[in-house]
Amino acid sequence: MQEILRKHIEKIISLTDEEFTFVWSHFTVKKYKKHQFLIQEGEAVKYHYFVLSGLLKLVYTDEAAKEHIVSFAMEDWWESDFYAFYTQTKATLSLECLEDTEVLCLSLDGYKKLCDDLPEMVRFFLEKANFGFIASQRRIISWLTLSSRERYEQLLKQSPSLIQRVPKSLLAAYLGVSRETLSRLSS
Amino acid sequence: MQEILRKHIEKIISLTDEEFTFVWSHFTVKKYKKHQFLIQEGEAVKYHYFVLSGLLKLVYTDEAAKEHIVSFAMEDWWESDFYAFYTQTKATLSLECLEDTEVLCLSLDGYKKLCDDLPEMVRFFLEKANFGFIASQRRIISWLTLSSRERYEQLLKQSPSLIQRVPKSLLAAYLGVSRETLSRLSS
DNA sequence: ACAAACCTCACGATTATCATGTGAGGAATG
DNA sequence: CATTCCTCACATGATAATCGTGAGGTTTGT
Repeated sequence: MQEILRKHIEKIISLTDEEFTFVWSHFTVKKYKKHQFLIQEGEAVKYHYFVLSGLLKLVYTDEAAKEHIVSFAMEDWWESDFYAFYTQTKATLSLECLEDTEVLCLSLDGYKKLCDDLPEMVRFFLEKANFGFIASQRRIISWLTLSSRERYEQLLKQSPSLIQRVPKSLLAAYLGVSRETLSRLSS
Repeated sequence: MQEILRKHIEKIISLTDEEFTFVWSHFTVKKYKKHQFLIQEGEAVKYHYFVLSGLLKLVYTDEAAKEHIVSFAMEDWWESDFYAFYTQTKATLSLECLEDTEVLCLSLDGYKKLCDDLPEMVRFFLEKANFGFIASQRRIISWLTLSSRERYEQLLKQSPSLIQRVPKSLLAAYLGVSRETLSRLSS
């Protein structure tokens, strides 16, 4: 389990054993069952999560109580309600398990301490933040430039393994179409 | 919805309109979906819950990851991880929805304020606490004096409506027997 | 030592829930 | 006016959950 995190980090930066022990000490491991929530709307967001195994959905529920999927998080993915986490305000999103899931939890204090005491970790988190930022922009661009069918096809290409694990109704909520429309687009 | 709380409280104490408005201002309403958790083991317990509609189970999970049902909470029921709530420590129990559920949430500060500013509410909460305490003792007595079959029969008499809404495997976990044994006791 | 009570594992049947595809009417948009 | 998509409804199939039962084993009380 430590190995997973170390491999993940060392894709980007190098760490000595001592440095990694320090990094590891800021994380706690937690297991959740399918349907359980890591984050609930209206609650404080204490952690930034790294997925060891399992699958999560980050959900925005609108005033009509309709669920929209902001993102999915599978293994090797970082997820949280980032706005609420960094500003220490209440969550506007919820993070729910689609499968039994095991995560590493990093608190804001832990995060800051890692950045203060290990400058290499700043580079690591920067890379992750940039990755997320770029992914968001590309998603916006695809929303602006592609039809629903094209966006679905793009998703199929980019995340074939995700498609296997997620009900089509959730994929539809992620793509911003109804599940009936997605069914029709798939033909 | 206010009406439900008012009726519930006025079974025990009288409140003027002004007093009730004050009481009501300390509650917030929340809706949860089936499978969602109000309390998760290891988390802070911020609220004492009053069930407006729906059904909850209060669960203790042992070291072998086996679930035991401490209690169920249906309409007109108060529930929480009381120890964790009053001591503001981390939950050792979890509170999960068996149905879509709507609750009123009362924080510890709100609870204290109600008691400080409205002595009648002390009497109300005392009555509730006594009720819960007595129910726990009767349960202990039934554990000490009755066979499993007899405890099941007693539950059938006391909570016929609950029995309809809860899977037998959960009733078994509440009674402290296996679901196979409960099946056999039912014959 | 033995009977009773219960657990656990396994299996099979049934029921409930979930997922999915499709039809049809309607709204919004270009 | 055509196209795209939504919503509601229905039907079907797959999956998950529930439940009863058999059998072997353990624990407990007498």
